[in-house]
Order: sequence, then C-alpha cells, then structure tokens
Amino acid sequence: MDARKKRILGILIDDYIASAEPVGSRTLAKKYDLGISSATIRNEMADLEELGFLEQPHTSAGRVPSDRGYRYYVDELMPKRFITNDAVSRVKMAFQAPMREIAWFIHQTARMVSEMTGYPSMVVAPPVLEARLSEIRVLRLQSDTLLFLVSTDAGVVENRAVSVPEDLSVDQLGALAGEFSREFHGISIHELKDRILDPLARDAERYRSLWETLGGWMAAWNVYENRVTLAGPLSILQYPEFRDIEKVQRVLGFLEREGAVEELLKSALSSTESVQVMIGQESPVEAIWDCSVVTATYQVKSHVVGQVSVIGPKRMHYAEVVATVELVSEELSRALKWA
Amino acid sequence: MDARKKRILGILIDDYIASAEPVGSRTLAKKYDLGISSATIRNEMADLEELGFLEQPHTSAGRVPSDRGYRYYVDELMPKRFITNDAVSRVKMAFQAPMREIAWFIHQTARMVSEMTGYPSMVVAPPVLEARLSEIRVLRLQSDTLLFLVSTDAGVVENRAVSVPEDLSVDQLGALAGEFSREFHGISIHELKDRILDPLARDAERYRSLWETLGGWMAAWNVYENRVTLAGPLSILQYPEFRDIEKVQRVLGFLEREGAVEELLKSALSSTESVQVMIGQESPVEAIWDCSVVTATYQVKSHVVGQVSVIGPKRMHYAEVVATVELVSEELSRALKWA
DNA sequence: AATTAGCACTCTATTATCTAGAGTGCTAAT
DNA sequence: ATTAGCACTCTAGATAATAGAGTGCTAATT
Repeated sequence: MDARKKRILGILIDDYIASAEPVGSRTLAKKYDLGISSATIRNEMADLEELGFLEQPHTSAGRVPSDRGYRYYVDELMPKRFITNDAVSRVKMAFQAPMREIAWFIHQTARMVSEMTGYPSMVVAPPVLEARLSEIRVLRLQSDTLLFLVSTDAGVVENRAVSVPEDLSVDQLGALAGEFSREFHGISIHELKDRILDPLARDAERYRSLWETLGGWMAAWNVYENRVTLAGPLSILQYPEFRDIEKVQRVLGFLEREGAVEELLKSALSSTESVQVMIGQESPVEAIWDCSVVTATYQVKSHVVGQVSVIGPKRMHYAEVVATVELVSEELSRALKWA
Repeated sequence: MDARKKRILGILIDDYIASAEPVGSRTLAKKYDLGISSATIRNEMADLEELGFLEQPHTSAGRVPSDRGYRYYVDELMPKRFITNDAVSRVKMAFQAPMREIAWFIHQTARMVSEMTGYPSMVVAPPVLEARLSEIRVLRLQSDTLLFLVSTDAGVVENRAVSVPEDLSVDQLGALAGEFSREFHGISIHELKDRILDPLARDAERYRSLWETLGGWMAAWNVYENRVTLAGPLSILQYPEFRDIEKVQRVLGFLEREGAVEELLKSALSSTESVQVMIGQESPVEAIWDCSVVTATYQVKSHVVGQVSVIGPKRMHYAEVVATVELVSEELSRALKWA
C-alpha cells in the first residue's frame, strides 16, 4: 500500500460515497487531478481489487469499495473531526434544555441525531429498570387521585397518577411515602416490581387496594424494558441503494423489532473505542449486511449506560457521522451528570 | 341503483380491497355465487361505470372503484360494527393502565391503533397549551434541584427538574408554589409562557435567577406546539400501491411534516359524525390524493379536544378501521374523564 | 324483456432481441 | 514505469413480438 494507492482508494471512496455510481478509471482521471493517466489508475485499481479493497459489480463496470475497503477508509483514510461549528452549538444548546423524563430526553436525542446526519438513528436509554430507588413521594392530586413520584440514582424516572379508592389523609400519605422510601430505598426498579407483584412479600392487609393498583401499574411497566428509540427511519428512502422496497422492509423491519437493535448494539460494547463502526458483513445480523452502523457510548459516573447510534448504507458519510455521534454522546454524558 | 347493482358493487369493492387487482366480470361470476352470468355482470358493471362508481385503468382491464364508489361503499354498503371481541378488550385494557404525561399517553394510543389496523395512525393530542392551570407545586429533589409539577384542567401535563442556584428553604418553597398557584391559576399555559417571558410583567427582583431559569424552560416548551403523533408509518410499505418509492416519500413526507397533519385533520372537525372518512381527492392535500383518511374525535367534558386518525390506500379495510378508530376514541374520551 | 353465449377487438405485461456505451485488461510503444 | 490503443465484455435501455385477460356488441335463449 504505497501513498498513491492510498490516494486513489481514498478519492475513489469519496467519489462513490457522493455519487453512488461505480467509479471507473477514466472518470477518476478526468475528474481529479491525479497527474497520471487512466491506464495507470486501471493498473492500480486492479491491484487494489486483488488486495480486497475494491470489487466490481460486473466485469465492465467501474469499481466499488468492498467492506474491507470501507474499513480501511474508516480506520486510515477518512478526514477526522468533520463537524461544523453550527452542529456543535446546536448539540450543546439541545442539552441545555431543562430535564424531563429520561424516555423523552432520549427520544429527542435520537431525533436530533437523525436530523443532523440524514440517516436513521437509534439511541439506547440507560437501564432504568436497574436504577436504584432513592426516594418515593406521594402527593394528592385530586380527592381520589394520587401521584407517585419515583426518584432514582438516575434522576426522576417516573411519575404516575393513580386512582385510589381508599381515602387517605395527608398524614397517612406522608407515612405511606416514608414507608415506601424506607422499605424500598436502594433496590432497583426491577426488584421493586417483583416485590410489589408478590403478595407474600408484603403486608397484605394495609392499603390493600392501593397495593393492587400498584401491582397493576408495575405489571404494565414493561414498556421500559425496550430501551431503544428509533428516529428518522424514513430518511433511508432517499438513498438509491434503498430503491428496492424489499430491502427497505428488511432493514426497517429489523430496526423496528423490539429488542433487536439493543441486541445488535451490545456487540459494539466490548470495544474500548469511544466510537465504533460496523461495516456490512461485520454485523452479526444478516438483515443489515448492506448497511453500516456507527455507535458511540455515553456514560453516567464513568459507567457506560447507553449508546447513540446511526445506521445507513455502507456508502455512508462516515467522517461526518462519526463526528456527530461522538459529539452527541459526549454532550449526553455531560447532561446526565446530574443523575 | 337496484339491489343487484348494490350487491355487485359491494362484492367488487370487497374483492378489490382484498386483492388489489382490478376485478373482471368473469372473476366475479366464478368466485362468487351471484346466480347470473359474466355477461350480465358486464352489463351491470358498464352501468356502474356510467354512474361513476367504477372506473377502468384501461379498456381491457377489470374495474376498480372510483372515489365515488368508495364513498358509496362507506356510506351505504360496508358491514357495520366490524370489530372482534379481542380488539375491544385490548383497547379497554390499554386505557386502564395508569396515567402518565399526556404526550406519552397519546403516543401509546397511536401505536396501538396502527398495530391494530395495519396502517399508519395519527393522533392529535389535546391542546395542552390552552389548558387552564389549576395548580403548581414545587418540590425539592436534590439540594440544588427543584421539581415543578404543573397541573391543569387537562390533568398533570408537565413536570420538570430545574437546577436552581438560589438556596430556598422548605418554607420558601411552599410560599413560592402558593404564590405561583395563586397568581397563575386559571390562565392557560400559553399565557403563562408569555407572562414568564415578559420581564415587565413580574417582580424582577425576587427569585431573579429562578425566573430566568423558568424563562428558558418556557421558551423551550414549543415542543408541545406540535400536537400530532405519527405511529407505524412503515406499515404502508406492505401495500402494493406503495411499491413506488416516490409515492411513499410523497405521502410519508407529508405525514412527517410538523403541523401538516394537524392542519389536514382540522378539516374533519366540522362534521357532526363521530367518525369521518376522507377518500382520495376529497382531501384538500394533493400529496395524499390516493389515500384515504379515517378520523374520529375524542372529547373531554364534551368538548372535542383531539382526534384519532388512520391513513392508508384508498383500497382500505374501511369497516374495520372505522370501528377501531371509533372504539379507541370513545375509550380515550372515557380515560381522559379524570381531567 | 332480461339474460346469456359467442366472438372480434383492445390493451397491457412479459419476454425476447438488439444496440450503444462505459469500462476493462492486455500489448506494444514511449 | 507509464501510457496509448484496441479488442472484448457486460449492462441498461430501447424495440419488437406474444400471450392473455377483459371488454362490448350481437344474436340466440329463456
């Protein structure tokens, strides 16, 4: 791999990323001022193909990068720090907005990433079910409605209005909240769920119907077990590689399947790199073998708690996407510091 | 329009809804036991075409319902109360789950409707910005974090954790909340926003930085100005009329455009019918001229506050969709009664 | 008078065939 | 080592041919 080969490979991939058309030697020679003829480029391209960086859709077409070619591009060739000041300030701004429930926050993040990159984005939320309870408060909203406010070490995760048939006084409410907080402090929501659902684990006589209500509430809480938010799935329709409806369905079907994306992104957690790129068949999931996935992790208290991810055609604008995803995940880590 | 014509029209539309293929006289005669020959059916079909209920894609193809044909089908021919017990219990169940923020609730509703019908669903949320404030509570979450809990006559709409630099005592907090509640009771969130953002309208000296924080919060609140949640947009990909990516983009592009759907559905508000069907070119929006939209309104305190809507190809399973949308909107009205 | 069988006609979707053009690899000249 | 030249390959797109489904009309039948 001499410098000229690298140069040609880099330019070819850039051109292909921009045009989506197989790149021929003549085009390359004419369009870019390489100082060598198309014949020479042809020879180099033949070498690059032999090395496995390029492939031909068919004998008389131009060349297209192989998975390995993209890999080399991502690791060695692509421009770094490809991000505008506008983007940086947009992201910083977004995370200065006041806090809300985590689910919503994650949702907005995914939207922003998708909008900025032009590809679908998946964001994995922190594992709320494993957060430790710090406090439970109970407020009276209306005569027959209580509001439960559950704080954890990951912030306020949940609040719910619950209709309670029993008539509890203000004092009783306070006592109830205190009791809850004491009894459940430090356990995870996951455990809380089990405890409340298990009739043996609790004093069944006091606040009977309240317990039952809470039980129902908890049982319905599995919404949260899906930690992944998908945003902007339709943006892939604009790319010519997704002209084929079948392909679109295969990919988007996978992305929409609950849990599937979470599973996929787990395989990106092992790396120590802050941003990881998964190209084509490097993915364990066949449905997305002609896609690439770029994933960054974010942290709370220096523990990885979630991921910010982008999916698109292998012909992806890697430099920009990597930079964006990295920026967002960093800012997200910062924004979650209050947790 | 004698009975036989109606029968033929009804069967033809049912068949076309199921098959997506133009229906010919021979097919009709063979597949359904009408007791008349294909020639007779041909004559009837020619009449129905002349009446404007059917049209031919080209001379030697079968017939396809026209907008007017679908309209007649929806108004007169289609089976009523087309809904399974399973569906009914699913919906009732869903609305028994405990309450959460309205935005989330609406989101879940849209998802359910899309899943049940197999078409994209749009749900218009109640106009939260116009709800009247009933109470504001302020809690301390952590030493430097306050939680604002805003109740309105449409329920708990919002809660936000806000970092407050000032060190307020418990008493001060209570006083603050009381002051807020008194001062702002009965005004809309819309007005609240204006008031807080206007530095002249308030005593600038007390809680200065708190006010500023709240101002920032309010300024960012325009998220809520988009009242529409879209769910399941990808489901249209499965229908053969959306084999064409261009068309998909045109329709989904419209659905994703903020405000566009809200605008469209406004035109369905005038009717006194609980469910309204908009067929093809009956829609004011050209982008969805080969779609149909089924919309039901829901109420709080017998005021219409939002809509539940489904969009799909004109060849839509109207009976089922109408029944579903009606059921969901009724249950939604019931569930929101606590407001 | 309504229905039906028969038939010529129309139109599309599919398949087969042809062609231009872009790109290649190889060879010989620079 | 590079490049010009050239024969060769393969696809995308255009054109032509064909089968088949469906129609409308007419004349026969009930």
